[in-house]
Amino acid sequence: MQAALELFRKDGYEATTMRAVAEAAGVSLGNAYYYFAQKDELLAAFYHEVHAAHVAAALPRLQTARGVRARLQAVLDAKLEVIEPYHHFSALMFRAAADPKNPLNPFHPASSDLRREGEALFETALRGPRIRIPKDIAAELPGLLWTYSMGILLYWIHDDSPGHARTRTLTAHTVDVVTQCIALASNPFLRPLRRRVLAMLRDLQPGRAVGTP
Amino acid sequence: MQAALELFRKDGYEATTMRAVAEAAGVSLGNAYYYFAQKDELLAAFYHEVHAAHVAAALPRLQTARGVRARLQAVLDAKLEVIEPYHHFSALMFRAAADPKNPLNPFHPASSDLRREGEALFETALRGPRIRIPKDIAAELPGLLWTYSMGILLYWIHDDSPGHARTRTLTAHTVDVVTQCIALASNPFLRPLRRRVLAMLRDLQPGRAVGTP
DNA sequence: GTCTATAACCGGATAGAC
DNA sequence: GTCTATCCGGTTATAGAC
Repeated sequence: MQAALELFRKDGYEATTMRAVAEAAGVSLGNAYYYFAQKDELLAAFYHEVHAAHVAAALPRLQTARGVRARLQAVLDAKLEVIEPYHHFSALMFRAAADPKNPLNPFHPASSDLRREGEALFETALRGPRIRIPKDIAAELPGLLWTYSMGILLYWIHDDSPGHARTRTLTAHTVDVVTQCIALASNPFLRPLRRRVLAMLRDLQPGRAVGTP
Repeated sequence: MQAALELFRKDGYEATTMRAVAEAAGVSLGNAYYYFAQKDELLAAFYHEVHAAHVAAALPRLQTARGVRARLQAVLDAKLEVIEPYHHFSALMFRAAADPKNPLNPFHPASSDLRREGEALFETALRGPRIRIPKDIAAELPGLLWTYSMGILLYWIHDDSPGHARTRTLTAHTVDVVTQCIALASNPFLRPLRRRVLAMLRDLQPGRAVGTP
């Protein structure tokens, strides 16, 4: 796994062959497959490493950041900085991840722990002095924000502007929009809209049987 | 290409080998590669076929549907019905499509004509008797709705609920939400939010250089 | 039963002769 | 333009060592 991560970093995912990983690790090809049934499983280790780095980068910033806007920005900035060195091969990583049957897919049940940890980070971001989140959306918000961050990531993967400036533009703008939306959420004027959205989230709850009124 | 489309439909994308396509078409493997440098290029033909079927299914419904909500629903329903038979292999299709460097990616420049046609369909949907779209968002809306429809598609691909009921739930709910948002867009109360979103869309315009204030 | 290795298989892609 | 022969790399079958 160590050998694989190194090669991934150096040559990218597709360019790294299982044969090369096996050789670098000093085992035979067959033996490598004994421990990792698929190349993807080596990639999964990478996922976890990146997530750990993200948390490590985000928490100190959350110590000082005040207010929803700044704290969301902190979490997203941390993510983008952590993954920056891997842009050249994240695309390939994501190609695998786009397959619903692939456990690496962030929406796949096998990745649910990673997703939960991601949501937990947003929950932390939303918990701060002087921050008040309306009760009815508080439970849904971390999950929504995590999904939102996946959207940012998707944009980043496709972003070939210098220094990924477009993604930073997108992030700055959308963080602002999201913050305003949270602030507006409890406004009585928007009550019908909010109820609609909450009803939708309720109807689409993971465990819920479909078709129930 | 004819042979490939038939095999795709019958066996799915991954299960269809270039060798099988070549044989069905009565040419050698090498010859097949002479005409289609990559398997993906055969898939591109499928894309276009599906889009044509979508337009053909949507236009008659738009003849009778009145109001933003009904017309959006009509376009999305048509799409979901057209692609329904291909759910089992759309996943694999999407895996390829998720790679930014792959021309099949809907956000890739090579697919821009397909995207434009998709946006045109939403433009048609928004043009109807008694429908008034605020000027400032009218230009942006078709593009946003197309992106929204891609999101629905992404959900559908991951949706293994019976009959894809969850996707239909999601569609019904979000169409409602989108319709409400359009109606609210011109409300002076939401002016700051709307201006933010429009500024974002301006800053992220495809051709625009990044970093410009 | 746990682990390791060698020798295939399979299918996408390419080289080069004709 | 068309073919055959081959490469290449993910994956599997299988045989045996400890």
